[in-house]
Amino acid sequence: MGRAPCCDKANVKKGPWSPEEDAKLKSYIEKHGTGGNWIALPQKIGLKRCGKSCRLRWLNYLRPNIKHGGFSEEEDNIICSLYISIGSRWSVIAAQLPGRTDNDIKNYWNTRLKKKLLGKHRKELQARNKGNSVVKQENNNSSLLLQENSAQLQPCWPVLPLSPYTNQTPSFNDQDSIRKLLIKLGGRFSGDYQPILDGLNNIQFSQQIQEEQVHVGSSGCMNSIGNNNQVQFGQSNNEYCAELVQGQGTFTAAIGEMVSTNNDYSQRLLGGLEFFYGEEMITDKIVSGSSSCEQISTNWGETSSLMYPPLVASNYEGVRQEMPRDCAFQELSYLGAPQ
DNA sequence: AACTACGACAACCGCCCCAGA
DNA sequence: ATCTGGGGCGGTTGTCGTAGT
Repeated sequence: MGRAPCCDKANVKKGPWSPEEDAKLKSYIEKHGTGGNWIALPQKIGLKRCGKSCRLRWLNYLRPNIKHGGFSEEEDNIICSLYISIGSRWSVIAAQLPGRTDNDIKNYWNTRLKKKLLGKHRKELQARNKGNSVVKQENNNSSLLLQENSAQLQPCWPVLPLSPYTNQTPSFNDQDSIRKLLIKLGGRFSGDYQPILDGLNNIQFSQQIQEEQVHVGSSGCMNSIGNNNQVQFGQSNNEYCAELVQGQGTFTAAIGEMVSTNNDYSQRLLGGLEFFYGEEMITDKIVSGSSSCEQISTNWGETSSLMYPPLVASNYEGVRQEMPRDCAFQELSYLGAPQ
């Protein structure tokens, strides 16, 4: 039994808003506010619209001080670094960019930024492919070899383009918004969020900025996902998956279960990776029913000499949404909070 | 000129969270 | 403690304009 719809779908207008509707909504809200009830609002104004639709229209289009289009290079960088850090939490990202809406940023990412970075990343991937062919061969031959080699392998993160003209740190300086951000991300922590804040800033704005590129995650603030179940990103994927299968600890066990038993979870864990790995590869894995960790590991292994699975961004998001709240502290450790 | 493909953006859908009853 | 319903969010779809053939 599903829940009752928020409005009478049959008597509600859909599709693009007319200028008249915009004017009605705008003038009413400017005079009276929303009244704290979006559902009742359209009836008051005499609009045949769903309350949620009114809310969306107001927030994304009619609200004052909304900027549309014309994203700057700096905004690009902020969006990219936050996406890598926290995944597709558009509202959180939007909160860091005054005048931008989550919908706007989401569209911008999906239509432009993703492709822009993908193109850049693929070029670099090809370049690395040549340089790492020897190691790759070893990985294919033996998982043992892979484990031995993995200690020497440096994790290779997607290289984000950084604006060469600026050394300016993006605005993680608003203490209140940071606090809110962190509460949203993890829930449980005291006022001592400075280490996390440092971690967030360090993700991108380490000394590597001088090199005009950043290997996100290599700053060390996100190199673990659990207390005694640390998974260093320097580990090989086989090690990583082996640990998941062993399930030593609730957090890794939960992830292991997600990966090994549920295609939907697998999909979410892998979701977003197509951006880094190439859509074909990810799609193949999922469609071919390779729900076992082992098989995913094998496929990852094919590229593991080039990249380790970035268990950040959308991966993290997928896990976060499914794990119990008791794991919140582990989330924070994931973000670099003190153990 | 007509058609197609693609990109950009607006809007919808469905789920989850959470405050209040 | 449980239920209900509104708000918020992210993913997806729809629509329109434009470039290419």
